[in-house]
Amino acid sequence: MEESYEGLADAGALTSRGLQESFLCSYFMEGVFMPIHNADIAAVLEEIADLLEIENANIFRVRAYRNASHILQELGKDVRTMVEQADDLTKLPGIGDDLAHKIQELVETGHCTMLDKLHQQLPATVTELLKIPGLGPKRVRALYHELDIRTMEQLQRAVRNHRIQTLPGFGEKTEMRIADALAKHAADMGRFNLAVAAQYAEPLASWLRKLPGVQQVVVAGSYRRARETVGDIDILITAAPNSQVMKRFCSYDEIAETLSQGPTRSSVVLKNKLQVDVRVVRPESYGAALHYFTGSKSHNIAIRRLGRAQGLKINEYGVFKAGARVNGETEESVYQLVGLPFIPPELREDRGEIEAARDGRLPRLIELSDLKGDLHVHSKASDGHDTLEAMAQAARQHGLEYLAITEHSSRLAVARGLDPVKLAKQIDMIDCLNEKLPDITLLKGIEVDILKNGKLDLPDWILGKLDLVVGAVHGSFGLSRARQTERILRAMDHPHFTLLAHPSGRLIGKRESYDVDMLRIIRKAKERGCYLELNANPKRLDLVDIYCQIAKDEGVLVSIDSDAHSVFDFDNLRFGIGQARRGWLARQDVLNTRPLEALRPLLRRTM
DNA sequence: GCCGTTTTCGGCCCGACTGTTTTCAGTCG
Repeated sequence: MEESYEGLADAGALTSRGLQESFLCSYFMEGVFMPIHNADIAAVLEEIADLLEIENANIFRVRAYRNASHILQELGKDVRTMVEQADDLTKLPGIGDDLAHKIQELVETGHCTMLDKLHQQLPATVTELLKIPGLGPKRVRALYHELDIRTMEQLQRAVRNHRIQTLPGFGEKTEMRIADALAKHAADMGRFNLAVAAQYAEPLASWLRKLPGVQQVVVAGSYRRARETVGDIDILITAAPNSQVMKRFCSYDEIAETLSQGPTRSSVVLKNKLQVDVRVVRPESYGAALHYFTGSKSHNIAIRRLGRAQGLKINEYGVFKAGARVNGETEESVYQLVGLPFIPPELREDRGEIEAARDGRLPRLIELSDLKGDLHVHSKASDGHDTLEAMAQAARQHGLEYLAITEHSSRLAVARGLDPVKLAKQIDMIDCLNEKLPDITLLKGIEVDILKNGKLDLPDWILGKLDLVVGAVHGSFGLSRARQTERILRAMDHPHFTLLAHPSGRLIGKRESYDVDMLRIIRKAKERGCYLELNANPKRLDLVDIYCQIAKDEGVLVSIDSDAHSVFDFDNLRFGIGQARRGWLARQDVLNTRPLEALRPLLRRTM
């Protein structure tokens, strides 16, 4: 499992950009209050932790900063608002007087005195060097103090001149490794979309299952937690001792490079640049190892801490008391020993799941089989690839009872969007099909463009003939937060508006979310009796997890839709379910788990 | 720097692999 504290990428509007210089400068522009997001503060705390670690500070002090950074990233509340309301920040776990003051300073001034002081000792750029695998704080410190290396470019030059291997503690191999890592860093080995990773992980797992001596094979790590992107693939294998499984694994045809290889643990890079870590344990350690290898890191730390308080030591081999193994054969046994019920992998982010488990508040998470319909699909009539009838049959094969046909509207010309006349024709077609198809009901819908001014791209007379109206933003992504939010709120005020599709507009790894106040949108949905979509397309997975959780808390139903453009796209629903589970959603929190007769009244606006 | 069913001081999650060592530090997961 990748070990950097995660969550930024999942945080939607809490974008992953750090606290950039330009942002700091513009924080207090004349008369304009620039927002500071939790992610920005978290980035500062993370940088302080990096710098302190390079300066060889007490590791627990470093950990306190990292921990606080993590807390802010995962916090469902806006810290800026908390400061403005004079809330007591020390009530947050891991935040004491000192960190509370630093956070307050950041919110109020956009600066952190301590970070400024650290920058006088160490240039900000050295923390970049930590991103090179093989370079940790100690080596970065040596590189800076001994060779005055502070940037990637300087590191590159030192490698070329073979100056690295002259340093004590460094050798020829280390230098070569750094050279290698630098080349890869330049090639930008990013994270893999979950759906892409699945295409490599699942065949590899199947191949491993056929090896002699292998008993169980599970893809663990962030993949098992259904994160929208994964940095690597973690595979747990149980096998009898002395089986040659690791040796055999390293002969897998797709491996481009072996990073490390031991009897119980190996890391390789596949030809597509995806890193795979494999761990082999004995069957009696299966549960403890699976728990350990599923992560997240912060969840594991919290669980070990709980165990420790009860005199237990938890590692990947089992749960131990006074040196004697107590259990660990199943994940359930690990949780049981620390006094908790089983926590589903998707919740294991140290985001309140442990407290919820302790208090018996864990939701019974939604499953794929709970879905009764899909409220957002396309056919050949706009930019889909298959006929209405083919889409209906495919939906039926996926166990769905109803399917809303929601073509694009005319504004989206590139997608051959429908004008009122064409839409009227499709409405008639759907009526005919519904008489013909016995096992599934087609609903009449549209994915109508929300125009820049918040109006909908089709006239009311035609919208009024539909079962549901799915609104979506497909352009003018660059509006200010205020204007973008107003645009969407206005659309939701429309009496025919039912459902907001892909609410943040992001494309994972390709396009950031547009800047929008999602909390206001969620509250508007509650007020107006409409819904938010969780788009199951693995490139979108939008609504993101923390906003699913907030929608649930605010009492707004989420609709998990495939946005299918072909009969194959219904398979994507499983990714939507993964994200929904990460967002704590249960069956009752999801609109399209309702059978058709229960759904229909919910689609009719009463306000 | 944080925190308290052992505690306001003394702890703080745990182990594998590599390279440069000659018993272990550094890094990573």
